[in-house]
Amino acid sequence: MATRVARTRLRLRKIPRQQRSAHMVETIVEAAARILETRGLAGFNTNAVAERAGVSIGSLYQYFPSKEALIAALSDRERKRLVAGIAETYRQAAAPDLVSALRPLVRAAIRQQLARPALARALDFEEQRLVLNEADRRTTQDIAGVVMALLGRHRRQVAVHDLEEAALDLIAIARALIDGAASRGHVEPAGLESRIMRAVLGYLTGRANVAA
Amino acid sequence: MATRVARTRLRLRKIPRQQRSAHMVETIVEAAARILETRGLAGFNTNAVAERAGVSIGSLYQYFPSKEALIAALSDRERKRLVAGIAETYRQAAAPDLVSALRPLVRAAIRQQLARPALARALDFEEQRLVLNEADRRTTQDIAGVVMALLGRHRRQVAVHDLEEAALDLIAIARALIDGAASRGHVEPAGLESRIMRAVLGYLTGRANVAA
DNA sequence: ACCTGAACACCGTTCAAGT
DNA sequence: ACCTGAACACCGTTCAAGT
Repeated sequence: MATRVARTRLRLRKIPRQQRSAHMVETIVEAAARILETRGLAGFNTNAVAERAGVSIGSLYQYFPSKEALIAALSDRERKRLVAGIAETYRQAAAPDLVSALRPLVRAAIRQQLARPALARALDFEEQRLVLNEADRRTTQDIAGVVMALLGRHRRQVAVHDLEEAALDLIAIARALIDGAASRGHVEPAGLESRIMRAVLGYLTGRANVAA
Repeated sequence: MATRVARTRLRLRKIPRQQRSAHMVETIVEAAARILETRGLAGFNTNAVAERAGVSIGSLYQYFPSKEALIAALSDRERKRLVAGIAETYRQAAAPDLVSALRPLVRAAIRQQLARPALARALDFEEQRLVLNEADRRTTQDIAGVVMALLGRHRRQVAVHDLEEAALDLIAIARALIDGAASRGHVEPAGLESRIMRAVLGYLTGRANVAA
């Protein structure tokens, strides 16, 4: 039942050592981003990416062992930006209380996602299909780590026990609402931020009323 | 930027009139469900579905104009079950207050999604890729309609203005948390229900704290 | 009318030949 | 060493031939 994915199918075939080849990898990844944004997933094919990047299809496969590896690399790049933004935001925030600690993170996530919305949405779907590779999983864990640290710091204000589960759930909520807003074309960051904050705070502090 | 999808590419090519052909369509759709569940999206191809259903590939295409139409039909079937379950639950609920009105809906959604979890998750992704066809969109609107009715009835207890936006957001939250739990293999309905309820109630009743 | 499956087109991927 | 692109394999889809 588990979808098996050979690790190597998603990694770079070799690490580019020279500046020229590093640049080539970057060019291919950015070409992939452009194709994904302009033609969507249906129009995304390796030959188109190679052509857009101005390299032969063979050269593309010299670095990327599969189409999925190409998407994984693109996904890595975008997620690294997200993690960097969130970690940096967290470091800078004074964070006197839970609400003001969470809000900047929500904002950072919204900003990142809406910078290139079509790309972000397409990647969110694709990533789940790929049964994320190690690096992607690590990145999600990195973000979850920041959120867990934040929750730990404000532990007295939260009513949840499993901090990891909570962190993953909160990330899922934020992503779902951001993607939904983007897909409806209603992108009004302040309102979106408020809706995410309410759901997140409800999750963290609400009374469960578990009994039926 | 908008992905154009010809309506006809997602609909049945013709409505089966005889019992035999209706049965054939049903057999094909169930074969599609089985293939999707057992081999995943990567292993899902039309030839495999036709073979599993015991019909020729040509016969499959006599009813389904494309692979996407096949997924759309499967998606329709599952969503109709979901809508029926939710509408029925709503009709039966006494609903003295917001919390006890929402809880049965959350339960119905969890039950449906976890009945065939691999299928439900695969469909959630695919549906978004397809830029949902009319029927799918209508189905989502149907569920949103039920949720909006519920919110309208308890309007005094909710702090949101845009009931449609709220309904769509709440559905997105529930789906994200259910899919996440299923993908992690942590499926413990009572806990999941509580987490969804807290997020949903926070969204509906929480103070926004909109000012930065 | 409906069914069949060989055949076509497209795209992911490889590899022999070239530099 | 690295690049090229023709060629192969797989799969979505069609359509001429059969019943």
